[in-house]
Amino acid sequence: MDRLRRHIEEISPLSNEEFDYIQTFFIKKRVLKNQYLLHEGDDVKYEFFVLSGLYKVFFLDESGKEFIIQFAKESWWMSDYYSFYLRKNATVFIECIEAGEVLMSTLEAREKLASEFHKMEHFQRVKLTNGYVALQQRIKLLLSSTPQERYEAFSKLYPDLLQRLPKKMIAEYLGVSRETLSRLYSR
Amino acid sequence: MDRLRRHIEEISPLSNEEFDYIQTFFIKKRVLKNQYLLHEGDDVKYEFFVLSGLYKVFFLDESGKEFIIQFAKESWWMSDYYSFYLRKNATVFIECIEAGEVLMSTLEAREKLASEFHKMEHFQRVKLTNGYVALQQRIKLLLSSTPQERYEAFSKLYPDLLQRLPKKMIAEYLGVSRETLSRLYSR
DNA sequence: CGCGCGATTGAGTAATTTCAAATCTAGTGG
DNA sequence: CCACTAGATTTGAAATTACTCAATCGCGCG
Repeated sequence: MDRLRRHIEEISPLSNEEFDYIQTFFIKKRVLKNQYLLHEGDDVKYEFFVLSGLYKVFFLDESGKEFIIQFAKESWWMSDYYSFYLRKNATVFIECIEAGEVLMSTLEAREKLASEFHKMEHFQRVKLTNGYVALQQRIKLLLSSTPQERYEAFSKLYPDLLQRLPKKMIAEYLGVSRETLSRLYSR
Repeated sequence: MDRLRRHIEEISPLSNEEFDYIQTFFIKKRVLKNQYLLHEGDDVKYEFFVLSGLYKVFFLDESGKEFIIQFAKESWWMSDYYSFYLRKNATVFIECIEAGEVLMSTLEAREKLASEFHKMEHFQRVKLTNGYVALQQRIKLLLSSTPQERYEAFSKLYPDLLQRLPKKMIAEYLGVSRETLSRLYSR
C-alpha cells in the first residue's frame, strides 16, 4: 500500500487520515506468472494498480494474432478502460508476465474518491493528462515510423522493459512481426 | 461562448456567475481557411476550443510527408498537448480547413479553473477520460487493421467528417497513402 | 543428453508505397 | 457561358517492404 501512497503523493499530498480512508477502496491480490487478471468477455469490474510484477494488456484479431496495447510495471495502472468506463464486456486480456501483487478497485470507488476529494480528482486528472499525451506520442510513432524507429523509440523510453520482456512481446507492442524485429539487429 | 457553456454543462452544471467568471479565461478568435493556429517550433501558448469551422492537427516527417494526429470540429478541443503541458516548442501544426471561430485559453487558465472549481477539475477529468479511451481505440486500429477496416471504422465513427474532408486528409489520418485509399472504393 | 521455447535466418509471397500520368472538379476571370 | 487553372482523385506499373511459413539455431532446465 505504501507504493500507492507514494504514487498519489507525487501529485497530491495526503494526511494519514485521508490515506487510511482511501486505502479502504483497494483490495490487494497476489498474481502468479501466466495468470489472467481479465479475460475477453468478462465484466470489467476493476482497474489495477501494480505493486510489483509485470503485466500485459492485449487483444486478439479474428485470426488469433496477438497485439499488445500496453505493458504495466510497478506503479502503473491498467484495465480495459474502454469497457471499464462504459460498462461493456472486456475486449482484451490482462496476463501476468512476472509474478507480483496488484491493488484492485472498482469504477464506483474511483468516482467516489474523485467526488469526495478534490485532491483525488486532481490526481486522476494529472494521470490522465500524462496518459493522453503518451498515447498521442505512440500514435505519432505508429503513423509515421519504420519498425527500426519504433524499436529505437521504445528502447529509449523503456530501457528497463527491454530487459524484462521477450522480444516477441515487444514486436507485438510495436506492431511488427517478430521476424522483422529480429532482422533489425543484424544491421 | 454559448457553445462552450453547453459543452461544459453536459458534464458540470454551472451558475450564471460561475460561467461569467470562467468566460474571462477565454479569448475568441476568427480563423480563415488555410490559416495556421500553430506552427512547428512555436511556443504553445494556447489550447483551442472550436466554436465553428474545421481544423487539422498534423506533423511532417523528415521527408516532408504529412500525418494527421487529429481533426477538430465544433465543440472539440485541440492543441499540441505534449508541448502545451510540458512547455516545449511545438512539434505539430494546426491549420484551418473550414473557416470559423475558436476560443483560446492558456495552461495557466486551465490549471487555475481546475484548482478553483472542483467542478471544472471534474469536467476536465471526464473529457480526458473520454479522450484517453478514444486514443486507445485508435491505437488498436492502427496496430491490427487493414486500410479497408480503418476506413470503415472512420466512416462509422465520423460520417459527417467523411463529407467535409478531402480524401487525401482522411488517408493521412488513417496512415495509408491516398492511392491505396482510392483503390479501396473500386472494390 | 535431450527437450522445449524463444530467437534467428532464408525464401517466396502479398500488400502497400512510390512515381508518373491521366482524369476529374470546382472556382476564376474573361 | 466558356475556357483555364490548380488541386484532388484515380489509374497503371514497378519497386519496396514487411509478412508468412518453414527450417535451424541457441540456451536453460530437467
